[in-house]
Parts: sequence; C-alpha cells; structure tokens
Amino acid sequence: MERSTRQRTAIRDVLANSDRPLLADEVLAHAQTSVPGLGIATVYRNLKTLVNEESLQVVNLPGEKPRFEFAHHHHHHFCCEQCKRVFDIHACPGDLSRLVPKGFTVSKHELNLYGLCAQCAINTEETKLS
Amino acid sequence: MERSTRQRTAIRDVLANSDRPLLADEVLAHAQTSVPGLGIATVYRNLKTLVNEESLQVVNLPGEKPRFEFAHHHHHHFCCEQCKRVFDIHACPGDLSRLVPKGFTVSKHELNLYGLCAQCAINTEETKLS
DNA sequence: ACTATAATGATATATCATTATCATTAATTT
DNA sequence: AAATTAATGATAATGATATATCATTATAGT
Repeated sequence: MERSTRQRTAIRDVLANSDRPLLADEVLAHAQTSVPGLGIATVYRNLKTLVNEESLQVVNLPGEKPRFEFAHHHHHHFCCEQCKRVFDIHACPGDLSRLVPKGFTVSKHELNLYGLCAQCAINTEETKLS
Repeated sequence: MERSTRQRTAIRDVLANSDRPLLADEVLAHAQTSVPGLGIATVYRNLKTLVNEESLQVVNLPGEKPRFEFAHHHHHHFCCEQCKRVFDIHACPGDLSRLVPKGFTVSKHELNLYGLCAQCAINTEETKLS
C-alpha cells in the first residue's frame, strides 16, 4: 500500500496550501524548505500519481510548462504578463453555446485571461510616476 | 531574395484555402497532393518563416501539437472531441475584465470550446438510433 | 527489532517535435 | 544558356522534458 513519507507529505502540503497552480520546479523549491534533499524525480513521481488519481489538475497554458493544482470546481486562469504567475479565476462567463455554429454542441470550455496582477499593476504604476 | 518554388506555393495555398488551423502534418499531407516529393523539413521551414513575418498564427491547445492558420482578426477555437479538428469561432464573449479580482487588468483573453462539431454530432446521433 | 518492500535520489535514458547539416536541385539574373 | 545561390529533401542532431533504472533508505506490519 501507499506509504506516508516526509517527501510525499511535503509535496502534497505545498500544493494543498497554494491558491494558484504551481510548476514542478516551484513544487520542488517550496517542498525543499521542509525536505532539503528532495529530488525532482520524486516530485514528478508524486505529481503523476496525484494526477492519475484525479486529485491534481494539470494547467496547460500555451508556451508554458504544465502547472499543477488540487482539483476543485470549474474555474479559469489569469496569467500575469509581468511576473508570469498564474491565478485562479472563480468567475465564469457561463454558457457559451451561443458562440458556436449551428449543429455544434459545447460540453466544456476553458478561458485564459492575460494582463497584470494587482501587485504588478501597482509596480508598473509606480514606475511610471518616478 | 526569396524565390517562388512549387513547394512554397503549395504550402501557402493549403493554409490560405483552409478555414481552420492545421497541424504541420496536415499541411504536409495536403501540399503533397500538388507536390508529391515534398518533405516535412520544408514544411517546418516555411511555417517558421511565415510565423516570423507574422503572416501565420500559431494555435496551441493543451495536449495538442501546434496548429497554424493565416493571421486574421480576434477569434477563438472549437476543438471537436471526436474528430479532433479545430474550428475557428468568430463570436466572442467580449470584455471579460469583470471576471478578475480588483486591481487586476485584462489585456487579452483566449477561449477554447470543446464538444462535437456538426458532422460528428450527426454521426453520434445516427449511432444512437441504429 | 526484524522483515518485506514501497519510496527515494542521482542520473542515464527515452521521447519526439523541431532544427541543423549538406549534397543536390532548380529559380532567377545576366 | 550559364552562373549564382536560394531552396529543397533526407536524415542526423538537438533540446526540453519526463521517465526508467537501480542501489539505497526508510516505512509499516509482524
């Protein structure tokens, strides 16, 4: 059966406590604060397991490496063009079947927004003023 | 200077006459009907050139290889879950800045719809009846 | 504590789309 | 028609990422 290890716990905790999807490298870096020797292979192994058991969702944005977050209700993503962090967006435009041609059926949709996050918007504003 | 070759013309024609984004392999297959000996390297070379000069747009869908289409006005994509073809959707939900948290600014968005295209929806319906 | 074996870490290797290489072909210019 | 050289085609090489390998470590049941 599955065993509880410090590595596995650390990896899961990092993802459980994140409010945004993380890169494998980010998971590694954060988890290494509690388990210094942690290797990237273990991160990949655990991510794969969690994805297979559908605990984790993969967030794929064009030109970006996959990010991972615990599966939760339907939502979308916002990618900050400055800091490159990806945020969850819990609002949704709703039913979009009106957008497709006659005869097409829509079963799901994904929406990615791009722009500046609050933090980067402030920094950009400050830069302009100085 | 740039020379006009049968290969280049064939590749451009395929893309110019397509109403949906095509995979490199699809471009190759279609262009080979007019230039049988055409190689994949030439397809990639020409795609790259066209993307660099911003004539072509790259369409990246999660888990899919890149597709290519001539650049035109803002639009979205519909991916048929059955035949895997990707269609352009010219309708748009419009301004989505209402969806993001306070302080965030939205500069662009991309929307991917999934479901069945008209053709596959009919086939699925027929299968159910038989 | 002992045992069985799941899990790990380091790194070699696989994968596979894309690019580079280079001999050959063929489109332009003269 | 000849010369120049851009473009092509075949395929080896690359690059980025993820996985496999395997000796070692450490968890959990007895």
